[in-house]
Order: sequence, then C-alpha cells, then structure tokens
Amino acid sequence: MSPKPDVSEERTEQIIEAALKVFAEHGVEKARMEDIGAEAGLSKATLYLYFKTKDVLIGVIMRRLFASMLHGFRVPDTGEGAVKEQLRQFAARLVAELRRMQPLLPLLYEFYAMGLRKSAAREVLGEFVAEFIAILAPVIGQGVASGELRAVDAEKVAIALGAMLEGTLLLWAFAPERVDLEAQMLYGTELLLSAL
Amino acid sequence: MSPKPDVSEERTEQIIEAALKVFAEHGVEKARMEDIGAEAGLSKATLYLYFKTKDVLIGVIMRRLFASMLHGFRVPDTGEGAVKEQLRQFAARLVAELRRMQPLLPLLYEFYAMGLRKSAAREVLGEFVAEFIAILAPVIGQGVASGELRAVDAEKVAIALGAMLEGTLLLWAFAPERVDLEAQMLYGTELLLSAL
Amino acid sequence: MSPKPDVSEERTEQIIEAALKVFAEHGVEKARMEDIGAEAGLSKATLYLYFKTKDVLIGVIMRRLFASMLHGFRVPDTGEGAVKEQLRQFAARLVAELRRMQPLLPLLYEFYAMGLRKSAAREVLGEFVAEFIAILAPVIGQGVASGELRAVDAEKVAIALGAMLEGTLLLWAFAPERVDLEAQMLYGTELLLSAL
Amino acid sequence: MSPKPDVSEERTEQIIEAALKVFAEHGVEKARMEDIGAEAGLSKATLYLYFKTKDVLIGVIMRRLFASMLHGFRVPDTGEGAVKEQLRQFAARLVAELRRMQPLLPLLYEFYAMGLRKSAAREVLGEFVAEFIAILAPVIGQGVASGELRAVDAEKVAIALGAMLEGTLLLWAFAPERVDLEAQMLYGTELLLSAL
DNA sequence: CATGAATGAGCCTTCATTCAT
DNA sequence: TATGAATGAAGGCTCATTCAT
Repeated sequence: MSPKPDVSEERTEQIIEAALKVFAEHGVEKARMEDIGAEAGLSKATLYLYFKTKDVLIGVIMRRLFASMLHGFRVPDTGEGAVKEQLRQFAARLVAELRRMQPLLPLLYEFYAMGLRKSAAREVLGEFVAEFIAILAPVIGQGVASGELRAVDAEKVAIALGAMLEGTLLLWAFAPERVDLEAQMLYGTELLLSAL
Repeated sequence: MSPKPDVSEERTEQIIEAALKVFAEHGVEKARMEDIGAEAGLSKATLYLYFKTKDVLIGVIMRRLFASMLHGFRVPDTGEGAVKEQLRQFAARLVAELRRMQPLLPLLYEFYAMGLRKSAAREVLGEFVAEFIAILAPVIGQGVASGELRAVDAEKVAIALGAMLEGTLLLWAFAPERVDLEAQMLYGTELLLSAL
Repeated sequence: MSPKPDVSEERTEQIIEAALKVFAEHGVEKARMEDIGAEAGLSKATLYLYFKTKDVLIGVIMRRLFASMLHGFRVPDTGEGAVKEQLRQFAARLVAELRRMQPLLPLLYEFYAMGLRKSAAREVLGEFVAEFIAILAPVIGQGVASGELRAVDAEKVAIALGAMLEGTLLLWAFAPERVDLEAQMLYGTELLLSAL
Repeated sequence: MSPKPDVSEERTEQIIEAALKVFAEHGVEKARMEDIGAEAGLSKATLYLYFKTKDVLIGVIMRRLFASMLHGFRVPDTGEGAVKEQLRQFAARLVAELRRMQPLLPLLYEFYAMGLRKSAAREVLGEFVAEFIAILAPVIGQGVASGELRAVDAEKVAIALGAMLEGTLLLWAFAPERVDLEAQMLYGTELLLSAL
C-alpha cells in the first residue's frame, strides 16, 4: 500500500547479523555501535531507528544465539529407536552444531558471564538450561520406563550428560591441542551411556 | 638494607585483594581503577606504582584465581586407597572449593570469555586445563594399571570427568533451582565411576 | 484553480498549533520536530514542506504569541469614559488575557530570553513593547490634555504601568503563594492611578 | 599538610566564572562543556572533577546570580532617614546593580524561563522573590507605622514597586531606544512614592 | 612512596534536516 | 503533497593513564 516497501524487517535482520559478527569479533563491550553500523552498511544513527539502545541490541543477539543453539539440539521426532542411539545422535548433532558456532564461542562465554551479573541475561540462560533438560530428560525417562536403561534418575542423568558436553566444549576451547572436541564428546557420551 | 621497611609486597597484595573484590562485584570491564584504589585504601595513582596497566592487573588476578582453584583440587599425597575413592574425594574437594569460590563465579566466567579472545589469557587457561588433566589422568591411569578399572583411556576419562564437573557448575550457575550443585556433582561422578 | 483544494493554509495552521502546544509543554529547545509532527498528525518530514527550518517555525510561533497578546490588550474603541476608568479596564483585560495564556507563560519567558540573544527575536519583542506603549500612552496623554490627570509624562507613565503589570506577572509566576496575580495587578494599577 | 596546596576551591571558582561567561554569551543550552573548559583554561574532563553534571553547574551558577543580585539590593543599615528616601536609594542601588549585570541579562531571563519548567530552578526563584519582598515590605511598613506614609498594604506596595522595577528592566531590555533604564526606573519609583 | 590534579581519547545517544519514492 | 528512511554533526559524560609535588 505504501509507496515504499517496508524495509524495517530486512534492516533489523541486517543489523542483527552485523552486530552478531562484530560482537563475536571484538567482544560485546568493545564493540562500538559505529562498527556495527559500518558492518551493516548503515550509519550509526540508523541503528537507533531499530534498536533503542545498545543493551537492547545485546539482549536480542543473546536470545538469538541461544534460540539458535537450542534449535540445533532439539531431538527430531523421537522415533522408537533405542534410547542410547537417540542420545548418541543428540551428541552428534551437538557436535555439528558447535562446529557451526565455533566463531561465536567467545560471544557465548561472554553471555555466560553476563548471565551471572544481569538478571535479564540470567533469565535467558535459565530458560536455556531448562530447555536443555527438557529435551534430554524425557528421552532418558523413556529408556528407564521401557527397561532399556537401569533405574536411574532421568533428570540427573540428563544434567550430567549436558554438563559433560558443555564442559567438554569449555576444555576444548582452552586447550584444543589437548582435547579433540568431536572424539572427546562422543567418548564421554559413550562412557556415560555405558553407565546407564 | 633500605632504611624503610619494604612495603612493596604488602601493597601489591593489598591491591590484588582489592581488585579481586571489585572485579568480582562489578565485573572486570566495569571495575574502575578508582574503585580498586578506594577498596585498597590507596589512591588510584598509587596502583600504577605496582601494576603498569589495568590489563596487567587483570592478568595477575586471573592467574591468582586459577592457581588458587588448582591448589584446591590437587590430590594430596595420593595414598594407595582405591582409585574410585580418590576420585570421589577429588569431586568432594572440588565441591567444597567451588562453594568457597561462589562469589567469584561471575569473574571466573569473565576470564573464560577473555581466554577466548586474548592470547595471554588463553595461555593461563590452557595451563589450567593441562594441570587439571595432569592431576586426574595419572590417578585413573594407575587404576587401569592396577586392574581396579576397565582398560579405559585415562586421559579421555579424566577430561570427561573434568568436563562433567565443570559443566555442572555452569548449569547450576544458571539454573540453581533445577540443579543441586553438590548432589549433582556427586551423582555425575558416581555415574562416570560406574562406567569405569 | 488547482484541481485539488489547497490544504496548505490549513496544514500551516495545524502545524503552528501543534508547535505552540509542544513548545509550551517541553520548551523550545527540547521540543523535537518529531514531537511537533506527531502532535499535528503529520510526519516530521512534512513539517519541512511548510517551514524551512525549526528556527523559522520558532519565529512564526513567537510572532503569533505576541500578536495574540497585543490583540487581547488593545483598547476597544476608546470611548469618552474617564481615562482612569479606561486604564482600569485595560488592566482588567490584561488580567483576563494572562489567565488565558497561563500555560504559555514558560514559553513567553523563553522568548524573552531569546529576544536578548537573537536579533530576529529582539525585533519582534521591540515591536511588542512599542505597541504596548502605543496603546497606553495616547490614553494617558488624553487624560492629561483633558485635565483629568496631572501633567505627567504620558509615555513614561505608560511604561511604568506596563512595567508594573509585566513585573507583577513575573513575581507571581515564581511565587504564586506570595502574590495574588489579579488582586496585585489591580492594586498596583490603583496605586499608580492615584498618583496621576 | 598535603604536599600540594588545595586548589579545589580556586578551580571551582575558576570554572564558575568561566561558565558564567560562556552561559551569558551563548546561552545555557548552547554552551558546551568544552567551551566552558576552554574558557577556564581547563580540559572538559576536568570540569567533571568539580561538578558532577552540567545541570549541577547550571544550578550553581543560577544560585550565584540571584544571590549576587540580592546582595546588591539589600538595604544597608536602614537608618532613620525618611522611608521615601530609603526607597529612592533602593531604586538607585538597583539601577547601579543592573548596570553592572547588564551582560548577564540574557542569562537572567533564561533562568526565569527555566524557573517555570524545572522545580529546582523555581525554588531558587521563589526564594529570590520572597527575599525581594522581605527587603522592601518592612521598610514600607515602617513608613506606615510612623505615619510618614498613607495606610497602605506594605507587602502589596512592595510587590508593586518590585514589579515595576523588574518590568522596567524587561521593557528596556527589548526597547532600549524607547526606554531609558535609569530615568524610567527613577520616574516610576517617584510615581509610586507620590501615591503613598 | 603517594597522590591530587589533569586530560586525551572515546563512546553512546540525539536530532534537525534531507531525499527517494 | 506526504513520508519512511537515513545520516552528519554534536554533546555529555567516563576512564585509564600521567605527572608534578
């Protein structure tokens, strides 16, 4: 209807992507709105047409990042395959996802750090963890119910698995020469599975 | 030799402690040299007599933090007790250590994030991981050698255990209402032990 | 002549009224063109079709305000009534006018302040003062001529009366709990009249 | 005691004077902190060591200005001279004071305008008016008590006189070619006095 | 040794104004 | 005529760092 096409969604996306890139590269605090604008091919002032403050932009990026991670983890149509097989596939998917996200790792940990200071950020992270558990626990619970697994505490096992995977990522991030991300994640997963 | 007692070490310590506190409270980037000085009961300018720049101070604090953590983890005189028992004790010590460090958690994650950007920081973290492995792997290796454990890859298991513990800390930090740090760490440890 | 009705005058009026309102509410400097547009139900850019710059718009508003004030003051068909009575009526009309303009008072004083800096604004104010005198002096002169009043300097008296009324407004504006605008203006007028 | 003399009071004064000048010249809103710094021979950042924000600085300047005006007005040792004579002297002092303050007039009116918007500023102005009345009313009251003057309402007369003087200033400011400040103030004062 | 004092370099945010459609 | 979109130019405020005393 309008004489001009509405570019606002496009711009928003454009800015988010630019911000994601700049944040990942320079860190959230060091990233200047000007840089983000430049990366997006827009002027600094234009950013403020789409995001009221830098903090708002940070929040959006953060939510995006975790949502995208969760999306990658989600178990697709939990068929009837053996539970252990499903968990293996989950780990494999995670590995793939993390490989994709590797350049965003520093940003991820910045958000982790932020989550421990700003309640707004913590909320997002809390939901992330809850989602994570909500994905794994039922699968394990199913295995217990069907007798495929020992009578373990499904939620605790889910957390242990998630923790091990998350922790492996961390150790690998700091000592890639000591830790082979993929092999280690799969090995750790097998280890845990053998205990079920 | 000097007619006046050398207060330099004392001052250095004083500043480090103040900085640790201020960093933990406000975050590394938000912490102002002025705040640190105030906390130490010194003037902002005086800090520069002991630390050339804020970055240097950050580095020292970081090293301190990880050294202190490692110190807490180190297995004391690995007696000949069963390996599994030693690992249980390790986990227990870690839990205790983490409880002590709880107020420093945000700072810890800030350093993690930093480690992914600044090579100087990464080095410290890499050593930390290496140390971590160096503490656990031999114990596990011993267990394998003595036949107490299955013929597992000692290093990989050490990493898996460390990862799980580290990851549990993270999940707990963001969802303390879903994760009971102590119970979960011990549970996860048992789970892994039962796989060995 | 144009096939479409010329809305230009209507729009201009619409904008002026919106600007007057926004200026009065937020102050001239704080008022944003965007706000004025919003108040007028127009887009910010549209304002520029009718006023080249914000300064031009300010100038127009300023002229409007003073013209409207003068209009309210003007002595209607100075009958032959006693001069003192006419001056009383003038004061009464002024009081009424000021009551109507009360919400615009901050704006009025902003224009006063502006008048002392920008020559364009000063001009408007100079004319305002001249007009003010031009209204009162002849009436007083008449009274002197007719012998109703002492042989005073009509212009000086006019200025004194105007000044007193204007000054009363100021004092009342800042200390309404100490000054009753209407009573004080009438009292002051009587005081002056009793000196004529 | 300190190895260095405390320059803080000197600096504060230095900055206030610079700010007064820059505010008077460019207007409060247009004045940039940088300009004030330059005028004071200091860097912009240094200003913030002595004044937390620009608003605080504005407030201090405003208070200064009115305090200084009041100081100039204050009746010195109200001798027993005839009341009318005292009021004449008051007017004369005011004229002198205003001549001294002439360059600050635009600033004065800016503060008047501000007083109608910001409660903090209004407070200062309210006190100013109250002080003004508190200076004049007692003198007039004395005259009434002693029988020198008619039985007038001392406070109302004080306000009327103050208003006339204040108003004269305004009219003169905008039409100096029509109004002779000194002559007009004294004329207006005489007019009022002749009514008492 | 200590520090009061000062500042250069930055960064976020705002807004009057422009222009393609 | 109307406007959505964009921006250049500012300006307030902060802070790590320096240095004379």
